[in-house]
Amino acid sequence: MKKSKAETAETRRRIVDIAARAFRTQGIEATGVAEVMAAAGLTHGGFYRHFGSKEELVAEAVAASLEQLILESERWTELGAEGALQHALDYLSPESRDDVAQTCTFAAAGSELVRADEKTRHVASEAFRRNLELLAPYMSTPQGGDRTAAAISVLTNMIGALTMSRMVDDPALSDRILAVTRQRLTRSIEVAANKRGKSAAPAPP
Amino acid sequence: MKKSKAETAETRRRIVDIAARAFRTQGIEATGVAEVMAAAGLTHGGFYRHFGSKEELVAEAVAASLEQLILESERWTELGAEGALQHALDYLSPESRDDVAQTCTFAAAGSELVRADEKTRHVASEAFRRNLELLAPYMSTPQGGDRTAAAISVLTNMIGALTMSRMVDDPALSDRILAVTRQRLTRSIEVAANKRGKSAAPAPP
DNA sequence: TGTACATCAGTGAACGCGCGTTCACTGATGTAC
DNA sequence: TGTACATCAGTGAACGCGCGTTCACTGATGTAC
Repeated sequence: MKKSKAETAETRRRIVDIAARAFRTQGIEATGVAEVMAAAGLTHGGFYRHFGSKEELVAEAVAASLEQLILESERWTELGAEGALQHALDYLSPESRDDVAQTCTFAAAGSELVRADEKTRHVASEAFRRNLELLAPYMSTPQGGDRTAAAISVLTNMIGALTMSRMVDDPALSDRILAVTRQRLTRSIEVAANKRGKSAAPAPP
Repeated sequence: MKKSKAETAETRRRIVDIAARAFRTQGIEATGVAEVMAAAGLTHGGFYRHFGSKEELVAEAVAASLEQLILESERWTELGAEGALQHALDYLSPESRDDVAQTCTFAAAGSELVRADEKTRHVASEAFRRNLELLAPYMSTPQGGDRTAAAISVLTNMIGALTMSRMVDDPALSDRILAVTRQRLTRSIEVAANKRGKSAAPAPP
């Protein structure tokens, strides 16, 4: 039952996508190879025609997950500061909190990524750095202020807040965590256009 | 080989302590009952004389972990704003980052706690709330500002920053994440004494 | 205070189960002529 | 363009292993008299 090259590539992509979702929803450790393959409509034996090990799938799924996050960020930041702000506000919406499957792997699997293998951690690091670069130009800082530092502060806050809003069992406290963080974002992202010359902000379309 | 009540209680305490450390270091899923018992110098069979299930141990270990965190916070905040700030700065030190066994369960097991059972999540929620209460009085806010909101922002930022500083594989970026967050803390915690009447700050000893 | 007995903390073997991984096999695909 | 054959994606059974949990047993502790 050999499959065509196109089919093989498509199957591999499907496995990675399903794994990425499952890792965010159930955690990396808690998701089995057989489970992912079954969800892709395959038996588990075929897994090793596509990947050398589960760790290899983890690295690839985390990479795909985070690449998608970056693509989204890019799409929004092309719209300028308003886009960047809107994207960040969406990230911290109750809908985003409740839709673990769809959202940020840093928040959904943060403490597991800390213990992930070298390659996965490298992929995560570079994705984080890329997100910093995308966000930095829109940060509101005093003259001469360090926009990258401000972006680090905002991004780590977003990730921590989303994680805690999901952990907490009191819906009111959970909503409050998100609302407070959205408020801080609104103060941190410079929407009033071009008060200072921006170093690296792409022009709006 | 029945043991005295004192010995039994001491053994139980030892199991919980060892489990709490292991959960932070290796993760909750990745830590086995047999492993914890062996580390306590016991065989795994005896586990069920102390706990009904692994989940019960998880709830208790997370509770103990977070209770210790609160006790430490209380000890520091008794020293006033300077103490609160120092405690927070320690939390974000490179030493704290590198000593996963010793430190905050929110950061070490955050994404696993999101998926933990009802009881564990409740314990985590209450511990988070208690930490907010301890920190809020020392927050620097504009007149009439919401100190609890400020505390939410600072705490979620600390947890997110510690997690990301551990995930990232570039030591320079990791250090920078911590440094930036320490800087933000220094701005957020009101050390200059009693500029405004504080609502709930305990008097320094 | 001393004796007899029930309790129960801890042992160590065993349970079923699902994990990641391997492997002989199948048969459509891609390639060489 | 048609034929012959090597490739390899996917199947399904099997592997060893460690997981959480159970259980019959042991013997010191705590209790009742």
